[in-house]
Amino acid sequence: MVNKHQDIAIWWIRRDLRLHDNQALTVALSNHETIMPVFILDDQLLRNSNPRRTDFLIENLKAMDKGLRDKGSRLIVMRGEPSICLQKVFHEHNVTAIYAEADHTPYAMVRDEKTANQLPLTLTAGVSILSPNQIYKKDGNPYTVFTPFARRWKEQVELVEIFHEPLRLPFPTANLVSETFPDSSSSKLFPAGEIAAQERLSHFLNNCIVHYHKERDLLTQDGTSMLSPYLHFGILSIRDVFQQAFLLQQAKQDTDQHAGIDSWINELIWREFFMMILAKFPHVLHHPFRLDYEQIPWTDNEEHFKAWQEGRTGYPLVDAGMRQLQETGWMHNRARMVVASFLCKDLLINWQWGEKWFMQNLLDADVAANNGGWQWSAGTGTDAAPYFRIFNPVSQSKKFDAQGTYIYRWVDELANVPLKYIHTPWKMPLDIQNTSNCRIGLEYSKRIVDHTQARERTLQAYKQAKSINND
DNA sequence: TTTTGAGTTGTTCGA
DNA sequence: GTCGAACAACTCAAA
Repeated sequence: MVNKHQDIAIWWIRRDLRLHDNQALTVALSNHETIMPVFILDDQLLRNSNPRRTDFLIENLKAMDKGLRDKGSRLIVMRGEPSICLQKVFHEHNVTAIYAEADHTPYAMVRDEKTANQLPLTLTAGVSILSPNQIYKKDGNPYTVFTPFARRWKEQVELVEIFHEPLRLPFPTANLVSETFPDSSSSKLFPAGEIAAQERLSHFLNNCIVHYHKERDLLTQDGTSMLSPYLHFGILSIRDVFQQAFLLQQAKQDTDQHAGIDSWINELIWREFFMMILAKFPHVLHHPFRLDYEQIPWTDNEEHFKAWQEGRTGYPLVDAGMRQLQETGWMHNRARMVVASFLCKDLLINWQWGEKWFMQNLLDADVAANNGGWQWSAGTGTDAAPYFRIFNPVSQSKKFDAQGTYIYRWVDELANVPLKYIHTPWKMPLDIQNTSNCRIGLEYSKRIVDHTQARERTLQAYKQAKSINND
């Protein structure tokens, strides 16, 4: 038994809002008698958040406080600049160490380095399954292509011990003041707390994951895990989640069922890949990964952008996706690709506008994954889609929402439009427009661009950008 | 150093 | 309606 210090360690909670499999907490507990759980409402981060995501965060902090109280502890919430907040508690109490889960995003790196220069901060792993500093090519450089990265990742990954939540968590006797929780409202779609998150995970692993490869693209089904908000804030432990999926796969005799699990694990590796890309190539935050794509002549059309944001493009699937985002703070992955392709390739609007809108509206907004996804869609990123690969919003609609269920669900104006016209309402004869109470240009928007023409324009624009660079 | 094989998610056209 | 080829060329990763 290691001798523990009779002093206080701060467990600085950031993107690890959980007691289960929490490495920072576990390390703190193994070295110290008394733990002070601290969450800091960082104005710098909150400014870039949005009410819905902030609500989700607050609700989860409340759930966490409740969980802590069951263990004889509680959550200390502070507000302000993190290193200043930490200095304050550090010097007012007998604190000798601070533990936190490392975060490899550019903002977090600066924040933590600043803090570590002033205070004894120990960072643990946990934000990803493997560290972004763990996977390199044979020549020692980071990967920039997904497939070889994934191959290497799978070679290196191994099963590790999962840390159970502590039975009791000794809290300091000191007189500690916490901010009161700001008002917040809860999300129906994403109930707060570890228990709700674990229930969703179990449901997915028990019922959906083996079909994941076939159903994840269908807009009508709950074929996706819908875990992203929980994973972003670390309400679930990513390595626990991975290991459960991995063990499930080993247990399956029927190799038919492996395809779904494989496919989902691959998505987790994409998450790791984009975290690594952002950590190793931070210029992607403000520039294309490939700098030669800086020259694309974007249209900067504010009206088109507004129509896209509000789901008034006249393309039902695009509008359905954008309204799902507005109303719930979440969007189906297939819809994300369709609306992203539409913004970049049909409207020829800078992917960075879309990236920002997603950051401002998604509950799961994650700077690394969001940036990676947008650069992929725009064809400016690592492993970029060939520039001629332009999604057709109508064929995507027919293919992945054949019965129009998703569109009917999110676009009210189209409620009475016959299925025959649901993907292309502009083709409705006038009498049907009248009987379905959906006149194009009145109740429902006219198409703001013609896809065929827009496609040609984009092919030219990308070609031009390329030739400028080759001169 | 050179060579070789490969690269998330698509669309269109024509047989 | 279905199917296969063309769409372009380039860069990456590893041998």
